Amino acid sequence: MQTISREDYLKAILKIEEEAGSVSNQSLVEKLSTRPASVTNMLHTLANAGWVEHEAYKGVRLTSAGKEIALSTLRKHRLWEVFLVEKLKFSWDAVHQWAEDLEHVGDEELTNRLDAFLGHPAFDPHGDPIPTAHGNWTDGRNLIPASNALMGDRIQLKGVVDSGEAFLQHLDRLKIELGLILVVGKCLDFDESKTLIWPDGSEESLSKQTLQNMLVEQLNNKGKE
Amino acid sequence: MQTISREDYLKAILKIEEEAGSVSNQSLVEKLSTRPASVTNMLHTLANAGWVEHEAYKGVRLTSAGKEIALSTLRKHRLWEVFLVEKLKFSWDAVHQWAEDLEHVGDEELTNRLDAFLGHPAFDPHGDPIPTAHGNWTDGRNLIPASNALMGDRIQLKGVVDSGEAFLQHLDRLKIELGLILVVGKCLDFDESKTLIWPDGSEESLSKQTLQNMLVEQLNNKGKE
DNA sequence: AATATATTTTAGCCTTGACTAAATTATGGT
DNA sequence: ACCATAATTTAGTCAAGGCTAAAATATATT
Repeated sequence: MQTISREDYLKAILKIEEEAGSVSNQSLVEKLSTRPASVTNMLHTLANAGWVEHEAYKGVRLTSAGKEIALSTLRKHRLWEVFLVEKLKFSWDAVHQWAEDLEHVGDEELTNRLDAFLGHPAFDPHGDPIPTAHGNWTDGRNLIPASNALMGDRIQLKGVVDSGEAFLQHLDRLKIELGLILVVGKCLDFDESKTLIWPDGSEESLSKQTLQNMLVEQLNNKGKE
Repeated sequence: MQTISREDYLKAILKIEEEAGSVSNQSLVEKLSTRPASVTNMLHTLANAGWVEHEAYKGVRLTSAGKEIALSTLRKHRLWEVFLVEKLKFSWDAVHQWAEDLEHVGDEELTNRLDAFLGHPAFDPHGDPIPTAHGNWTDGRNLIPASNALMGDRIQLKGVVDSGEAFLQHLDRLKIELGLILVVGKCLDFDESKTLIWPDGSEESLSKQTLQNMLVEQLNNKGKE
């Protein structure tokens, strides 16, 4: 039985609130790969602790106490991911599981020392913003999916929507990493894939699916929508 | 209920085997601050897994598989302690509890990367030797308790017998840390305390208890027994 | 050798988080 | 409004690791 902690649930609820607005039991089942009854059980526990408000059959919402714990856990998770990549030289597709364990270690002081040691990073290895010690995590950037970029745009990869191992390894195989600057070439209408031009002038065609998962910054206005 | 893992039990058995030769149920109760029935329970679990040999009412011994796990856990624990002190700047009396949690995170690869990142340290912040990746931990040093040093000896603190918070903080208050070189002055017979001379020439008298817990290297032979 | 004391084990129960199966409540199509 | 389907909750279990109280075994003293 691989057990999912209260913090993991709070983190998942936070993410689903951001992504979808409302949090169904089902959405937690999917995000945490568990069973409906387990979710209901845990929601009772969390509601009991005052971390969520839960009305039967209606869904769940974080209280401010719950949100604080969720953000703090997310902060720890992302700081440890930075540690694993920057200091221990793991690749960005290998760090999630260990960070999942490390996030449960230590208190605020340890987290703050880790933060200082890492130089107060603002983003984790997948480009996700790291909440500050006081729960701020408004991401000042204005990223768009690469699928929205238009022909002629210069774009720089700043994040990914899907940070699962499979997708990250797909990017690795394409030699795509955070910071890479590309130019949008031809857009092939029928399947919405695009030709991208590498810094060395070579070209590659990426599928719509891949483009939707790449969060980029537009470096010029040529193709602004 | 703060739960003690199978690895914690194996580590404790290893340490007691070293210190006392044989491992009684009672010795585990004391080392792990738990209850006799919990120990018996866990010994069944460990024997079942093939990590110890346990005969009712007779005591327990690590198998080679058990010893391997114990050493690997000890290695992780001590490497994380080095990380916490060297990189996150915790004091040596504050790291034990977090290392206790961190040692359960990660696999051999993570441990080896951590080891490399830390520069393959041979000793932890308390002077205890760190087992190598292949389970070697024969401590080449020849340390003696400071209580055995004689008048005129130059001694250097290289380890502690008791690495509990209270004792370490006691040393902190005396401004005693690993590496400090002292000279043994007068030995006060009736309670076996000794006067020690600091590098700056000042003197301080330490109790027998404190001296027994300080593991030192003799830097000359003046007082060799 | 017999009894007193200390140690260890057994028996039975608790807690957390998980699971399956069955019952309940919502929702969508007609 | 009614029925089919989907989502959620309830009820009943399980596995780890912990606990207390009582029974069993060892050890020590006379």
